[in-house]
Amino acid sequence: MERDFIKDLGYLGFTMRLKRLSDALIHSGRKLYKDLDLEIEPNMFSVFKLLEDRGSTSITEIAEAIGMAHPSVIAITNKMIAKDLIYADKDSEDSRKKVLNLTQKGRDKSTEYNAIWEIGNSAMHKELNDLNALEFLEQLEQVFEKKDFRQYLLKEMSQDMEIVQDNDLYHADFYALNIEWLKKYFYVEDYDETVLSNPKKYIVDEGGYLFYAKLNGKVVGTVALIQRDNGVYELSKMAVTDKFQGLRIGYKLMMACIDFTKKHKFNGLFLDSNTALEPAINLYRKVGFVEIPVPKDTPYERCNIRMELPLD
Amino acid sequence: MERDFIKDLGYLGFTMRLKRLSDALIHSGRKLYKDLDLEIEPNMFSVFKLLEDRGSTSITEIAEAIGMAHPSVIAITNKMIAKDLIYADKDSEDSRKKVLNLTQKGRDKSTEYNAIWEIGNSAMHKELNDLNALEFLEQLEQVFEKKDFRQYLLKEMSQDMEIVQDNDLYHADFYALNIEWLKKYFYVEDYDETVLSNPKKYIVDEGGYLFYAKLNGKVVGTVALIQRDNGVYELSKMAVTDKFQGLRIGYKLMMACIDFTKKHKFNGLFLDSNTALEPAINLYRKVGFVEIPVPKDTPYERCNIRMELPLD
DNA sequence: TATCTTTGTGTAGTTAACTACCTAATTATG
DNA sequence: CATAATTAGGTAGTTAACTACACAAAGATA
Repeated sequence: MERDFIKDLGYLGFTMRLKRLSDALIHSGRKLYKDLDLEIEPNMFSVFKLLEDRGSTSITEIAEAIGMAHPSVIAITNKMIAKDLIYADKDSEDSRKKVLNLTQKGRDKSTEYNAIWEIGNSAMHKELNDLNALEFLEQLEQVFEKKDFRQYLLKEMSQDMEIVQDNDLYHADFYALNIEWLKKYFYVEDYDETVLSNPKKYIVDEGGYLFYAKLNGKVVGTVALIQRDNGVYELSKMAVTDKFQGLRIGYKLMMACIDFTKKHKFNGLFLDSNTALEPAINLYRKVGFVEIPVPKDTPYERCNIRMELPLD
Repeated sequence: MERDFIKDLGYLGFTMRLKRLSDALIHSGRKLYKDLDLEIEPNMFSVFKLLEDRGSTSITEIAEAIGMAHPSVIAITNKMIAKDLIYADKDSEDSRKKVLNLTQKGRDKSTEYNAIWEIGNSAMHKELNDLNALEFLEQLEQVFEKKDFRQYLLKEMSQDMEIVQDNDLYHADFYALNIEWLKKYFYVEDYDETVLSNPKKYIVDEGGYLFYAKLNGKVVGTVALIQRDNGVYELSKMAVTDKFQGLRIGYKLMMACIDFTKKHKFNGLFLDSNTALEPAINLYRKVGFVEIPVPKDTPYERCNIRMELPLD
């Protein structure tokens, strides 16, 4: 038997090994059930135990209790209904709801199954108790689930996020991110389409600047400084992909613009926004913007608040 | 958030929780790759690392090294070939073999991917090192893989295995198990079909006895004592399902027959077998049977050895 | 009270592992 | 040296989870 390569990968192989182990366990469980001609599959176990314990339970309640997506529960319970182990009733109060219960056959089988499960339980106990396996698993779950490991990784990665000012590259990303943002919060006005399709003409050539947030080489946010009056700039076209929340991409873009404004000694910096976008407004306030009166002549319908950055 | 039902199940829920955790990790990994537009999927990771490390490797070598079934590896590597991350060459010495290697693009991507993986590695390290997670996983793997948990469970269950003598029930199992056994080791002779189809006429009514091994209510082995001369019995029709190896089912059936023979003070007990069935012959010797000459008139072609149990 | 939002269930499509079986090439054996 | 057994790669079918979306009922809100 060859050396196990995955083990040599250390923590990088951890996930794979966990999957391999759990797959193997589920597999051997299924094989055992099949060999013993028990008409049950490993994934039915939780549902069985839950209904034994609680009686009438709906599909989403089951999904919630056993920590699965509800379509998975539907698949499992449909099989169990087909095998006459459980039956479904309409809920008397909520006609959308199905409540599931063990049938008589299900309760009878329960005795048989519990005998096997009890043997499994005591075997696991005997082998795993010295390892404090349950306690360990609990801690693992906390590390990965509660802390949201994906988010955690992203935050680590975001330390390498860079804000770049570039007027020539990434125009396609500029368009895509802004349209995505507009579609999500408002709708695309004609003037948006015009400007976003041709940032060179409408922003750069008018003395403006384009900024991008880049994560791992990928553009994940944009903002533009657009010259309005001589030396007075509007901070606009702020758009951040919604795939990466919590990385403070917006904040970093703002700060880059403010630094740029100060460094180039612009005469003023303001922005137009909408009071419905509370998190954004809060961010603007946080970095120093203060509310000023809205003029009548803004080109966008969606703006109902104007803020400006007091410059020393 | 409701109390987690699976956790209340203790060791019974261990497998489910392990699966849930590993599924969640793989899922969030895939999502992260997708969000970052990396054209890689979680299961490609091991293959990537292996080829980076070793260069030219064949499909079965990969499967062996990362602990997966070879069709899974084929699926993964086909996707990687389609993405031009690896390429396949015929082995120069063995024309059945394909050797896989990273392409130039694959090597280039490797840099990019390793940056992410390194962040993952250090994040995992930071979170898991205090838990001694790798060490723990190693121990878990040993408990479940090396010890073959299914086998372990079966052995626990086999303590409840019972050998029953019954001439009326289970004739269908008697037929099925013996035919299964014959098809596996020899072929079904006409006389087998005759006897097995009607054990009442050919065994019971001739003064014989049928024995069954029952595990968890299911018949998993048979044997018969068939009266030949007056009070002299042949031990025959020994058949054990090949689903449950290592439970000493054959041994227990043998011992039940021997006890029965002694209790009823039979005049003799012998059996016919074939020297090719070494494990069986060894078992017969172990419980006390000794070889005697083979007569010319046995009804079965497959027998080339006769053994008898010396009775006090 | 009319409309919007949330909730409960269901379907379709994706991903990923497995076993069982197949063919062809290589190696072992009588 | 012919034939049998093993090995390498591949296909088909099974199981099981997920997300995304659809639709209807119930609840919230203007």
